[in-house]
Amino acid sequence: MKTFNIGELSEKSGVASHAIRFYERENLMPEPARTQSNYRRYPEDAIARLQFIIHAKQWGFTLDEIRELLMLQDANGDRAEAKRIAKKQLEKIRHQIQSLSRIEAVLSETLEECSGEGPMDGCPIVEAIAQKG
Amino acid sequence: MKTFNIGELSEKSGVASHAIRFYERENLMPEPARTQSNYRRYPEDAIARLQFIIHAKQWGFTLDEIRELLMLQDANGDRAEAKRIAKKQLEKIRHQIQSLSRIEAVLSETLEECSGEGPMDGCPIVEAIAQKG
DNA sequence: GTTGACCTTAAAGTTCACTTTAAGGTTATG
DNA sequence: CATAACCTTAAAGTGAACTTTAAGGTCAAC
Repeated sequence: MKTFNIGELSEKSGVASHAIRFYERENLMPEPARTQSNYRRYPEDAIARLQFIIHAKQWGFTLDEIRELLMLQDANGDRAEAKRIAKKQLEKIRHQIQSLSRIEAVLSETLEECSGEGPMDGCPIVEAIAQKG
Repeated sequence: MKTFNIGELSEKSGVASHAIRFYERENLMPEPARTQSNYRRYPEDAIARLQFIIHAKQWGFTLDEIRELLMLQDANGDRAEAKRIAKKQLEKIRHQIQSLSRIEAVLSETLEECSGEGPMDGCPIVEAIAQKG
């Protein structure tokens, strides 16, 4: 079975060595085996675990939430828990989309109103921020 | 003309006194007049300026961007500049909506696939994070 | 005349997710 | 055998946008 130094793992996973050590301190990565000279030695599945972390981050999960998901996996815990976490995340994302969409609508409307010429005094953009909030 | 202490301004604007002093340090709020005892004394339009800041923040502008907008207003600068800043912000928001929508689609699909019952092993949510990224 | 609610400053703390620095020890290459 | 490229730790720094703390001075009410 192949094993890796932290630098090799970093290259294969796309996560900086320092970040890997950080994840270890934060209990997202398990403490790996050590060589005689105290170097960390990782098994192949450490790559998948780091990629899981990367992907979950891209999905907007915080490290706290990712840790929860990983701990569930490690303990082969209850699927209901994972669903609860993911559901909460989906709601968070939908909420964000809604408020961004509202802002998008008002902002694009305002931009159309503003000729982009003349002095700031009376500028529709500034007035929109001041009034419509 | 009415003037206010920082506490009164805080109440009227909904911005904490400490945050108001912070905005002063950060050049978002001008240095106000002082009483004999060195208390800050604000004119009425300080309320509107703070509300402008609050609203711009809700629209996703950073304090740096808000400072730029306020400086343009103070200098009665060029409307084209304000439009440029707002345009950049609109693009940022549209970009955010797009990537959140992509995540929303995959995450809601995944949630439908997951019964929410049984052990973590083989859970569609975990697999989706691990694979689809 | 003292209590309590205000105000002042500078500096340090918060959260998140790392990155950077300092001060070393180890291993691979020429 | 030197030197470069790895590895180790602990601690401090980053950035955004504040908040909290420390150590006071001031003002209104009873």
